[in-house]
Amino acid sequence: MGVDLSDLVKTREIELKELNGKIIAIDAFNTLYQFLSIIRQQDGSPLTDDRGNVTSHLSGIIYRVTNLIEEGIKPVFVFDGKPPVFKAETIKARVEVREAAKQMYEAAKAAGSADAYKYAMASTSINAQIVQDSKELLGYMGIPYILAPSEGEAQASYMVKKGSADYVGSQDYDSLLFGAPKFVRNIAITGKRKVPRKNIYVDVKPEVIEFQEVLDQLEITRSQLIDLAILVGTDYNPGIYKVGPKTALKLVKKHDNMESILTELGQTIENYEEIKEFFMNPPITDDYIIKWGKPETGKIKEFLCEEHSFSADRVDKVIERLNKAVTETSKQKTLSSWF
DNA sequence: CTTGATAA
DNA sequence: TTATCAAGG
Repeated sequence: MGVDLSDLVKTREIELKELNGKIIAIDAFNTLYQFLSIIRQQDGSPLTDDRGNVTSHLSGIIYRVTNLIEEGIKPVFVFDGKPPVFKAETIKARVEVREAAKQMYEAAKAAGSADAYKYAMASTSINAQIVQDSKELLGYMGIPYILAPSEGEAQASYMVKKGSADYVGSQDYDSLLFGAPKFVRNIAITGKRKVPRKNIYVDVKPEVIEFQEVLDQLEITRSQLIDLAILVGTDYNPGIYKVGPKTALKLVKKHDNMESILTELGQTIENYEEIKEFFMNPPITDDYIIKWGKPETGKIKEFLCEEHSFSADRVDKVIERLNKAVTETSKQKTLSSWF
Protein backbone atom coordinates (compact mmCIF):
# COMPACT_ATOMS: atom_id res chain seq x y z
CA MET A 1 0.00 0.00 0.00
CA GLY A 2 1.30 3.45 -0.84
CA VAL A 3 4.73 4.37 -2.04
CA ASP A 4 7.68 2.88 -0.17
CA LEU A 5 10.13 5.66 0.59
CA SER A 6 11.39 4.10 3.83
CA ASP A 7 14.91 3.59 2.45
CA LEU A 8 15.21 7.25 1.56
CA VAL A 9 13.42 9.13 4.29
CA LYS A 10 15.00 9.93 7.62
CA THR A 11 12.58 9.53 10.51
CA ARG A 12 12.82 10.90 14.03
CA GLU A 13 11.68 8.69 16.87
CA ILE A 14 9.59 10.41 19.48
CA GLU A 15 7.74 9.61 22.68
CA LEU A 16 3.99 9.67 22.43
CA LYS A 17 3.99 12.31 25.15
CA GLU A 18 5.51 14.78 22.70
CA LEU A 19 2.21 14.77 20.83
CA ASN A 20 0.31 16.06 23.85
CA GLY A 21 -2.12 18.76 22.76
CA LYS A 22 -1.58 18.03 19.07
CA ILE A 23 -4.31 17.44 16.51
CA ILE A 24 -3.65 14.43 14.30
CA ALA A 25 -5.55 13.95 11.04
CA ILE A 26 -5.62 10.18 10.90
CA ASP A 27 -5.90 8.30 7.64
CA ALA A 28 -8.96 6.26 8.60
CA PHE A 29 -8.65 3.54 5.95
CA ASN A 30 -5.00 3.01 6.74
CA THR A 31 -5.85 2.58 10.42
CA LEU A 32 -8.85 0.32 9.80
CA TYR A 33 -6.79 -1.83 7.50
CA GLN A 34 -4.20 -2.32 10.21
CA PHE A 35 -6.78 -3.21 12.82
CA LEU A 36 -8.56 -5.64 10.53
CA SER A 37 -5.41 -7.38 9.45
CA ILE A 38 -3.77 -7.72 12.85
CA ILE A 39 -6.61 -8.13 15.36
CA ARG A 40 -7.27 -11.81 14.86
CA GLN A 41 -7.34 -15.09 16.65
CA GLN A 42 -4.58 -17.61 16.33
CA ASP A 43 -6.29 -19.42 13.49
CA GLY A 44 -6.52 -16.16 11.57
CA SER A 45 -10.24 -15.56 12.01
CA PRO A 46 -11.22 -12.00 12.94
CA LEU A 47 -13.19 -11.03 16.02
CA THR A 48 -16.91 -11.22 15.27
CA ASP A 49 -20.16 -10.54 17.10
CA ASP A 50 -22.71 -13.29 17.62
CA ARG A 51 -24.37 -12.48 14.30
CA GLY A 52 -21.08 -13.05 12.49
CA ASN A 53 -20.19 -9.41 11.75
CA VAL A 54 -16.48 -8.58 11.92
CA THR A 55 -15.66 -6.44 14.97
CA SER A 56 -11.85 -6.31 15.03
CA HIS A 57 -11.87 -2.68 13.91
CA LEU A 58 -14.31 -1.68 16.66
CA SER A 59 -12.01 -3.13 19.29
CA GLY A 60 -9.09 -1.32 17.68
CA ILE A 61 -10.90 2.01 17.57
CA ILE A 62 -12.26 2.07 21.11
CA TYR A 63 -8.94 1.18 22.71
CA ARG A 64 -6.62 3.10 20.38
CA VAL A 65 -8.63 6.31 20.44
CA THR A 66 -9.04 6.17 24.21
CA ASN A 67 -5.29 5.75 24.59
CA LEU A 68 -4.57 8.69 22.30
CA ILE A 69 -6.95 10.92 24.22
CA GLU A 70 -5.37 9.85 27.50
CA GLU A 71 -2.11 11.12 26.02
CA GLY A 72 -3.78 14.46 25.34
CA ILE A 73 -3.82 13.84 21.58
CA LYS A 74 -6.79 15.08 19.59
CA PRO A 75 -7.57 12.75 16.69
CA VAL A 76 -9.72 13.53 13.68
CA PHE A 77 -10.35 10.66 11.27
CA VAL A 78 -10.30 11.27 7.53
CA PHE A 79 -12.10 8.71 5.35
CA ASP A 80 -11.50 8.06 1.67
CA GLY A 81 -14.02 9.29 -0.89
CA LYS A 82 -13.94 8.28 -4.55
CA PRO A 83 -10.62 6.93 -5.83
CA PRO A 84 -9.26 8.51 -9.01
CA VAL A 85 -10.14 6.64 -12.21
CA PHE A 86 -6.52 5.73 -12.87
CA LYS A 87 -6.43 3.75 -9.60
CA ALA A 88 -8.77 1.18 -11.13
CA GLU A 89 -6.06 -1.26 -12.20
CA THR A 90 -4.36 -1.17 -8.82
CA ILE A 91 -7.68 -1.77 -7.08
CA LYS A 92 -8.47 -4.66 -9.40
CA ALA A 93 -5.05 -6.21 -8.80
CA ARG A 94 -5.48 -5.93 -5.05
CA VAL A 95 -8.88 -7.58 -5.19
CA GLU A 96 -7.33 -10.50 -7.04
CA VAL A 97 -4.49 -10.83 -4.55
CA ARG A 98 -6.98 -10.77 -1.68
CA GLU A 99 -9.22 -13.36 -3.31
CA ALA A 100 -6.26 -15.68 -3.78
CA ALA A 101 -5.19 -15.12 -0.17
CA LYS A 102 -8.74 -15.82 1.00
CA GLN A 103 -8.71 -19.21 -0.68
CA MET A 104 -5.32 -20.04 0.79
CA TYR A 105 -6.62 -18.94 4.18
CA GLU A 106 -9.69 -21.14 4.07
CA ALA A 107 -7.59 -24.11 3.04
CA ALA A 108 -4.93 -23.45 5.68
CA LYS A 109 -7.54 -22.95 8.38
CA ALA A 110 -9.31 -26.17 7.45
CA ALA A 111 -5.98 -27.99 7.58
CA GLY A 112 -5.13 -26.40 10.93
CA SER A 113 -1.98 -24.97 9.37
CA ALA A 114 0.02 -22.23 11.08
CA ASP A 115 0.04 -20.39 7.74
CA ALA A 116 -3.64 -19.53 8.21
CA TYR A 117 -2.83 -16.30 10.04
CA LYS A 118 -0.63 -14.83 7.34
CA TYR A 119 -3.12 -15.64 4.60
CA ALA A 120 -5.90 -14.17 6.70
CA MET A 121 -3.91 -10.94 7.03
CA ALA A 122 -3.35 -10.81 3.29
CA SER A 123 -7.06 -11.33 2.64
CA THR A 124 -8.08 -8.29 4.71
CA SER A 125 -10.62 -6.04 3.03
CA ILE A 126 -12.73 -3.09 4.09
CA ASN A 127 -16.41 -3.02 3.17
CA ALA A 128 -19.17 -0.43 3.53
CA GLN A 129 -20.46 -1.98 6.75
CA ILE A 130 -17.04 -1.72 8.38
CA VAL A 131 -16.76 1.93 7.39
CA GLN A 132 -20.25 2.70 8.65
CA ASP A 133 -19.72 0.93 11.97
CA SER A 134 -16.44 2.77 12.45
CA LYS A 135 -18.07 6.16 11.84
CA GLU A 136 -20.91 5.27 14.17
CA LEU A 137 -18.56 4.36 17.01
CA LEU A 138 -16.39 7.45 16.45
CA GLY A 139 -19.57 9.54 16.54
CA TYR A 140 -20.64 8.10 19.88
CA MET A 141 -17.13 8.63 21.24
CA GLY A 142 -17.27 12.32 20.28
CA ILE A 143 -14.43 11.99 17.79
CA PRO A 144 -14.76 14.06 14.59
CA TYR A 145 -14.44 12.42 11.19
CA ILE A 146 -14.34 13.85 7.71
CA LEU A 147 -15.16 12.40 4.33
CA ALA A 148 -12.50 13.31 1.77
CA PRO A 149 -13.59 14.03 -1.80
CA SER A 150 -11.00 11.51 -2.97
CA GLU A 151 -7.96 10.15 -1.11
CA GLY A 152 -8.08 10.58 2.68
CA GLU A 153 -4.32 11.00 2.75
CA ALA A 154 -4.61 14.00 0.41
CA GLN A 155 -7.33 15.64 2.49
CA ALA A 156 -5.43 15.01 5.73
CA SER A 157 -2.29 16.53 4.19
CA TYR A 158 -4.25 19.60 3.14
CA MET A 159 -5.62 19.98 6.67
CA VAL A 160 -2.10 20.04 8.10
CA LYS A 161 -0.93 22.53 5.45
CA LYS A 162 -3.86 24.73 6.29
CA GLY A 163 -3.20 24.50 10.03
CA SER A 164 -6.39 22.62 10.91
CA ALA A 165 -4.24 19.78 12.22
CA ASP A 166 -0.64 19.39 13.36
CA TYR A 167 0.21 16.01 11.80
CA VAL A 168 -1.09 13.48 9.36
CA GLY A 169 -1.25 10.10 11.04
CA SER A 170 -0.56 7.19 8.69
CA GLN A 171 1.82 4.32 8.10
CA ASP A 172 2.11 5.24 4.42
CA TYR A 173 4.50 7.83 3.01
CA ASP A 174 1.97 9.19 0.52
CA SER A 175 1.24 12.28 2.63
CA LEU A 176 4.77 13.47 1.77
CA LEU A 177 3.83 13.47 -1.89
CA PHE A 178 0.69 15.41 -1.05
CA GLY A 179 2.93 17.91 0.73
CA ALA A 180 1.96 17.36 4.36
CA PRO A 181 4.40 19.46 6.41
CA LYS A 182 4.54 16.81 9.15
CA PHE A 183 3.34 13.28 9.53
CA VAL A 184 3.63 10.66 12.21
CA ARG A 185 3.85 6.89 11.94
CA ASN A 186 3.36 4.22 14.58
CA ILE A 187 0.99 6.10 16.85
CA ALA A 188 0.21 3.01 18.88
CA ILE A 189 0.48 2.80 22.61
CA THR A 190 2.06 -0.52 23.31
CA GLY A 191 4.97 0.08 20.98
CA LYS A 192 4.87 -3.55 19.94
CA ARG A 193 4.50 -4.66 16.39
CA LYS A 194 4.30 -8.11 14.93
CA VAL A 195 7.01 -8.73 12.39
CA PRO A 196 5.62 -10.10 9.14
CA ARG A 197 5.47 -13.86 8.74
CA LYS A 198 7.01 -14.46 12.13
CA ASN A 199 5.37 -14.90 15.46
CA ILE A 200 7.57 -12.38 17.24
CA TYR A 201 7.12 -8.78 18.30
CA VAL A 202 9.54 -5.87 18.25
CA ASP A 203 9.49 -2.49 19.94
CA VAL A 204 8.26 0.27 17.68
CA LYS A 205 8.19 3.93 18.64
CA PRO A 206 6.21 6.71 17.02
CA GLU A 207 8.27 8.54 14.43
CA VAL A 208 7.87 11.97 12.90
CA ILE A 209 8.74 12.83 9.31
CA GLU A 210 9.01 16.47 8.27
CA PHE A 211 8.41 17.37 4.66
CA GLN A 212 10.97 20.16 4.39
CA GLU A 213 13.64 18.06 6.11
CA VAL A 214 13.10 15.29 3.59
CA LEU A 215 13.46 17.65 0.64
CA ASP A 216 16.53 19.29 2.17
CA GLN A 217 18.15 15.96 2.89
CA LEU A 218 17.51 14.60 -0.60
CA GLU A 219 18.20 17.98 -2.22
CA ILE A 220 15.16 17.80 -4.45
CA THR A 221 11.83 19.60 -4.86
CA ARG A 222 8.36 18.27 -4.16
CA SER A 223 7.84 17.86 -7.90
CA GLN A 224 11.00 15.76 -8.10
CA LEU A 225 9.94 13.71 -5.09
CA ILE A 226 6.67 12.90 -6.83
CA ASP A 227 8.50 11.90 -10.02
CA LEU A 228 10.79 9.75 -7.92
CA ALA A 229 7.80 8.02 -6.35
CA ILE A 230 6.13 7.46 -9.71
CA LEU A 231 9.32 5.83 -11.00
CA VAL A 232 9.40 3.51 -7.99
CA GLY A 233 5.66 2.84 -8.07
CA THR A 234 2.64 4.35 -6.34
CA ASP A 235 -0.97 3.38 -5.71
CA TYR A 236 -1.64 4.55 -9.26
CA ASN A 237 1.14 2.96 -11.27
CA PRO A 238 3.35 -0.12 -10.94
CA GLY A 239 6.68 1.65 -11.26
CA ILE A 240 9.56 0.77 -13.51
CA TYR A 241 11.20 -2.61 -13.31
CA LYS A 242 14.46 -2.55 -11.37
CA VAL A 243 14.15 1.12 -10.45
CA GLY A 244 14.15 1.51 -6.66
CA PRO A 245 14.32 4.66 -4.53
CA LYS A 246 18.07 5.12 -4.92
CA THR A 247 18.13 4.80 -8.69
CA ALA A 248 15.06 7.00 -8.94
CA LEU A 249 16.73 9.69 -6.83
CA LYS A 250 19.73 9.73 -9.15
CA LEU A 251 17.47 9.94 -12.17
CA VAL A 252 15.39 12.89 -10.97
CA LYS A 253 18.55 14.77 -10.07
CA LYS A 254 20.24 14.04 -13.38
CA HIS A 255 17.30 15.03 -15.59
CA ASP A 256 15.15 18.13 -15.87
CA ASN A 257 11.92 16.30 -16.47
CA MET A 258 10.26 12.92 -16.58
CA GLU A 259 10.19 12.78 -20.36
CA SER A 260 13.96 12.86 -20.41
CA ILE A 261 14.19 10.15 -17.74
CA LEU A 262 11.81 7.87 -19.60
CA THR A 263 13.70 8.41 -22.83
CA GLU A 264 16.94 7.33 -21.16
CA LEU A 265 15.25 4.26 -19.69
CA GLY A 266 13.35 3.48 -22.88
CA GLN A 267 10.18 3.17 -20.81
CA THR A 268 6.75 4.73 -20.57
CA ILE A 269 4.43 5.35 -17.62
CA GLU A 270 0.72 5.09 -18.21
CA ASN A 271 -1.28 8.14 -17.08
CA TYR A 272 1.87 9.94 -15.95
CA GLU A 273 0.44 13.44 -16.48
CA GLU A 274 -2.76 12.68 -14.60
CA ILE A 275 -0.96 10.97 -11.73
CA LYS A 276 1.50 13.84 -11.37
CA GLU A 277 -1.31 16.39 -11.38
CA PHE A 278 -3.22 14.32 -8.82
CA PHE A 279 -0.31 14.34 -6.37
CA MET A 280 0.37 18.04 -6.95
CA ASN A 281 -3.27 19.18 -6.76
CA PRO A 282 -5.52 16.44 -5.39
CA PRO A 283 -9.25 16.94 -4.85
CA ILE A 284 -9.70 18.38 -1.34
CA THR A 285 -12.42 20.21 0.50
CA ASP A 286 -12.68 23.09 2.96
CA ASP A 287 -16.13 21.93 3.91
CA TYR A 288 -15.38 20.35 7.25
CA ILE A 289 -15.80 21.05 10.93
CA ILE A 290 -13.47 19.59 13.51
CA LYS A 291 -15.15 19.47 16.87
CA TRP A 292 -14.68 17.02 19.70
CA GLY A 293 -17.72 16.14 21.73
CA LYS A 294 -18.62 14.52 24.99
CA PRO A 295 -18.75 10.72 24.71
CA GLU A 296 -22.27 9.29 24.68
CA THR A 297 -21.73 6.58 27.25
CA GLY A 298 -25.08 4.87 26.80
CA LYS A 299 -24.76 4.79 23.02
CA ILE A 300 -21.26 3.34 23.11
CA LYS A 301 -22.39 0.64 25.48
CA GLU A 302 -25.51 -0.20 23.52
CA PHE A 303 -23.60 -0.28 20.24
CA LEU A 304 -20.70 -2.40 21.44
CA CYS A 305 -22.38 -4.65 24.00
CA GLU A 306 -25.91 -5.13 22.69
CA GLU A 307 -25.26 -4.93 18.96
CA HIS A 308 -21.75 -6.29 18.77
CA SER A 309 -21.29 -8.74 21.62
CA PHE A 310 -18.58 -6.87 23.53
CA SER A 311 -18.18 -7.73 27.20
CA ALA A 312 -19.95 -5.19 29.42
CA ASP A 313 -17.12 -5.25 31.96
CA ARG A 314 -14.48 -4.35 29.40
CA VAL A 315 -16.61 -1.68 27.77
CA ASP A 316 -17.47 -0.10 31.13
CA LYS A 317 -13.78 0.12 31.92
CA VAL A 318 -12.75 1.73 28.66
CA ILE A 319 -15.68 4.18 28.75
CA GLU A 320 -14.63 5.25 32.22
CA ARG A 321 -11.08 5.87 30.98
CA LEU A 322 -12.40 7.78 27.97
CA ASN A 323 -14.66 10.01 30.05
CA LYS A 324 -11.89 10.75 32.50
CA ALA A 325 -9.43 11.56 29.72
CA VAL A 326 -11.89 13.86 27.94
CA THR A 327 -12.68 15.67 31.18
CA GLU A 328 -8.98 16.15 31.88
CA THR A 329 -8.23 17.46 28.41
CA SER A 330 -11.21 19.80 28.30
CA LYS A 331 -10.01 21.37 31.57
CA GLN A 332 -6.78 22.49 29.93
CA LYS A 333 -7.69 25.94 28.68
CA THR A 334 -4.47 26.32 26.74
CA LEU A 335 -5.73 23.78 24.26
CA SER A 336 -8.54 24.53 21.86
CA SER A 337 -11.69 23.47 23.62
CA TRP A 338 -13.39 20.15 23.26
CA PHE A 339 -16.95 21.30 23.40
C1' DC B 1 -3.73 -4.12 18.26
C1' DT B 2 -4.71 -3.93 23.30
C1' DT B 3 -5.89 -5.80 27.61
C1' DG B 4 -5.23 -8.42 31.57
C1' DA B 5 -3.29 -12.29 33.99
C1' DT B 6 0.71 -14.49 35.45
C1' DA B 7 5.60 -15.23 35.75
C1' DA B 8 10.25 -13.74 36.24
C1' DT C 1 8.95 -3.32 37.08
C1' DT C 2 9.32 -5.83 32.97
C1' DA C 3 8.40 -9.85 29.97
C1' DT C 4 5.45 -13.15 28.01
C1' DC C 5 1.17 -15.02 26.49
C1' DA C 6 -3.70 -15.97 25.71
C1' DA C 7 -7.85 -13.90 24.69
C1' DG C 8 -10.88 -10.41 23.02
C1' DG C 9 -15.99 -10.81 19.85
